Amino acid sequence: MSRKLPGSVTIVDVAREAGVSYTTVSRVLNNKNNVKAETRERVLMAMTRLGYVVDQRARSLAGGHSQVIGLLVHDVVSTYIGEIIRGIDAELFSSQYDLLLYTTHRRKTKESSHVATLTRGLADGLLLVLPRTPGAYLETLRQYRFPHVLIDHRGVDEKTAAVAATNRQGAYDATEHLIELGHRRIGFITGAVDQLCAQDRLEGYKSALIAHGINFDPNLVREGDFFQPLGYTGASELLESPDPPTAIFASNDVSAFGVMEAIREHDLRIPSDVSVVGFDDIPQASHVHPALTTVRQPLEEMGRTATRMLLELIQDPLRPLERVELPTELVLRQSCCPTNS
Amino acid sequence: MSRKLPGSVTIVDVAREAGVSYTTVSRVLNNKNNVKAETRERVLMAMTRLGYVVDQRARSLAGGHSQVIGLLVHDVVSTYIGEIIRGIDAELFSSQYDLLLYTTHRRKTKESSHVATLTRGLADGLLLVLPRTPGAYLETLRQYRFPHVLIDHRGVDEKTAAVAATNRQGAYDATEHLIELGHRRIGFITGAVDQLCAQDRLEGYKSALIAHGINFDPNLVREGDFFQPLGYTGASELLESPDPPTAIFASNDVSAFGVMEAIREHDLRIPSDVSVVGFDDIPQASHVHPALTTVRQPLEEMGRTATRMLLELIQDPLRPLERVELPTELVLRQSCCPTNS
DNA sequence: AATTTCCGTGTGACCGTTTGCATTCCCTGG
DNA sequence: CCAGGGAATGCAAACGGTCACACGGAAATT
Repeated sequence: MSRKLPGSVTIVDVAREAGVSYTTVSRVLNNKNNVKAETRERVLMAMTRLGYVVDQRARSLAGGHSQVIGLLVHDVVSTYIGEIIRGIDAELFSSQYDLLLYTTHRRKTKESSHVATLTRGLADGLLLVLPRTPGAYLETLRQYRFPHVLIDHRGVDEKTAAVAATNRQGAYDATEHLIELGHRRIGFITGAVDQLCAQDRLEGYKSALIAHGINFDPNLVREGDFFQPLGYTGASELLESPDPPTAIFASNDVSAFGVMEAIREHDLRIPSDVSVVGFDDIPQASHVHPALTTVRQPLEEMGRTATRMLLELIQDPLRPLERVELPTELVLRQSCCPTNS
Repeated sequence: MSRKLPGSVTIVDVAREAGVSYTTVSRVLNNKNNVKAETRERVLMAMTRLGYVVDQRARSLAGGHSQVIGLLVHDVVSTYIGEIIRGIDAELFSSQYDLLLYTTHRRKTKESSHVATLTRGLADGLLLVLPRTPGAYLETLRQYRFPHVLIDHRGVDEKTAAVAATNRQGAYDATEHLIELGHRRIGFITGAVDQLCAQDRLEGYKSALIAHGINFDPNLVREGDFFQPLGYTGASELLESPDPPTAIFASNDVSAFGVMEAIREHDLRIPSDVSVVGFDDIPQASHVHPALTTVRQPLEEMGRTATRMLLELIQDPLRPLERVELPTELVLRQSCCPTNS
């Protein structure tokens, strides 16, 4: 039982040690049925004795599946992605899959080349968190029926599995809440307009206004990009306008933080002077002061659901493609109050 | 040029298309020298025509290196890890390496089994963000000289490459700052005590006190775990004690948020009644109100540096092992002020 | 008792590359 | 004119597994 060099204990070595053929070792490895209990035991012993560890590459090359799923995101930095990854990870924990993380850094070329590599054996399935319009590679994925699930994207049509949140309804609920508190002039900071979820939220805002007989005033809308600075400048502009809003609804929490900053800088108080609502409910939303009323997006659950769907799809690539919308939830905190007018 | 089934265009197909042997295709693929320019061109053409993509598994199996580095972390959830990953990712972006993400969920068994799989061909190197005392697998990694770098861990001895921050000095600076503001009774919320960095921070706190002739009072120290709830309860206890502190130094930002909560709940004001200092400088530290004075830890830079070191180590596993300490920096914001006594 | 069935195991081909070595061809110099 | 040398290319053996198939022998069927 001389221990060999690092990582070079192969099934052949195990086979020799156990006095069987290497096929039998492979059988034991894969829990195949046709192995006598006693033999299996002997092989298992030999494996531990030699410190054998399976080589995933070889197994993948020969067996066809890699036990890896790929995750394609723009960027790791945002808490938003972090929460999703957390869900994915939680779901993957029990399964035998590993996670290969790819960031595109917002470059289309990177996206497709990564997709190409991944589909070429490196991964058995793909999770995509790319909120903008996906590139041509999506068509490729479909054609080859390579298992993949879109996260936080309504998908382009019926032919793609996708998990999203009820963005429109969430924005509707938040806006309605403000209206019920007596607000009539409600400012809105958009998200990055090339993202579908941003458009959905704007629509939810609009339709809530209309449903309550309030005219939609484009002057109350400022374009944002889901980041804090544009939330700040957008809110500043709104507050300095001739007829400023009494509440501002930002398309995500981070830009809502910018809004809060702007309000404070204008020597106004939250919520007594201006109410604020965000979207996402990232952890720090409950940490800021006053705690932010926001639309909770079940990010972790989205990650979990997408992963479950993907694993099922890997098992049976021909199963029908689902398109799930997880419900958002309005979380009431301290950043809103009735109008004092 | 009939397109074959998904992912089954191999170098053999390319070779046939280009009218050369598959060895030549491999040579082109690996930019070997001995290929006539014209032939290379022909092969390249054939590759694009057929939509060839290299199979990383096969390449790895035959060639010996996988172009993947593994990252082992406890958990993805914290911003802390996110920042580190961001640095890793940034550094990896230009190189040809992919990132395999493993979470241990704080289970030792998971750690070592993951390490085993990874070292078994799946990855060429390993990045470890496991602040507690590492397990036996570390010894294995060393023995086999498998390239690896510890992040945010001083390493056990001279035999391991590691990147950390000047935790002790950072805590010293923060404490000194409070002392210079006139504070004499400074509360301290520890981190998870089984983590070296937590111990270092406590030491920095202690030695700053001593250096300034202030007695270390164990009653002013409360055990935390780097999470918000224990920061909250720890601070509550301190505030309710007979001789409460005028400042509280928390071992990380997240628990500092808990401290801030507690202070507010006791109807005290930050910083006029109690000053607060955190550690890490995660993004939200500047978002909370009042913005948190904290010790900035260069997390992203730590990720970058570790990655650079790892890549060098992969190139030359015999190079001397470095142990880098990146400087922390005290970031002054609004959560501290001079004592009014 | 002969034939079939099935269980447990071994044999060999293959997965898609890399790589050492052999081969071919052309060019150069003696 | 021929040996020698290098450049360009091909062949075949790995890499470490999986899997279809073959095979021997014991149990079950006829």
